[in-house]
Amino acid sequence: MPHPWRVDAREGAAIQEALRRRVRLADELGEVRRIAGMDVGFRDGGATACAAVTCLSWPGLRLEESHCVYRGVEMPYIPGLLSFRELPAVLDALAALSAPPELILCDGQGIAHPRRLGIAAHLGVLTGLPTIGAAKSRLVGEHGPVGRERGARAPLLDGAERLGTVLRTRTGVRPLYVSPGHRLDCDTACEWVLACCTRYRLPEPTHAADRLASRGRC
DNA sequence: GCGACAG
DNA sequence: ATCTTGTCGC
Repeated sequence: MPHPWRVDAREGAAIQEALRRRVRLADELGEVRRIAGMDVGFRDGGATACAAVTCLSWPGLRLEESHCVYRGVEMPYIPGLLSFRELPAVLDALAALSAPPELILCDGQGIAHPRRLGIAAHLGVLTGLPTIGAAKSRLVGEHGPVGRERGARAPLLDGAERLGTVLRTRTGVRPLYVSPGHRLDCDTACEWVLACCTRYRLPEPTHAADRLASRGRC
């Protein structure tokens, strides 16, 4: 069932508490042929959102399709409620794809969230598709040091609970905060992100969407 | 009350 | 996220 997108902190948290029960963290990936990436940029001083969705082949990571959708922004940015601000436009862009992807890489957290429903988990539950969260910075969780080389990692923890992995995707760059969104586990999420990071700090699908949503032509 | 806080 | 040129480094 759909839910409102314009919410205050209390209502947003209540919706997240209800949706988190639908998140599945067991590996359910079938054959992966296309991996989607998504990101949202803002224009007009934050009044308009531009959601970009890309679809790349697997293996090969060749760009096969991309879509951009503009939409008026209805929610301010509130830590913990990012998905309410960005998903409406992302869902529209995703609907424009010629076929659903087998996996979606998101710019933000998966379950590494106060209520375990970051934007990737939220998107996974709403679409039913496998999703992964790959964020550029931390929202919640603690971790030890991460080696400087590509592939080095440290578990992201909240006490004894495993939330994801802090992963160095390129030697010398700041690590990414990787966590499962829906239908896969922490280790599988980490492997897919690393496999998709061939040229940049961000996975290729996300990087391509990032370009379109910010300075690209949509 | 104070600090933290995805994009 | 966004406002913004040049600059340090591999």
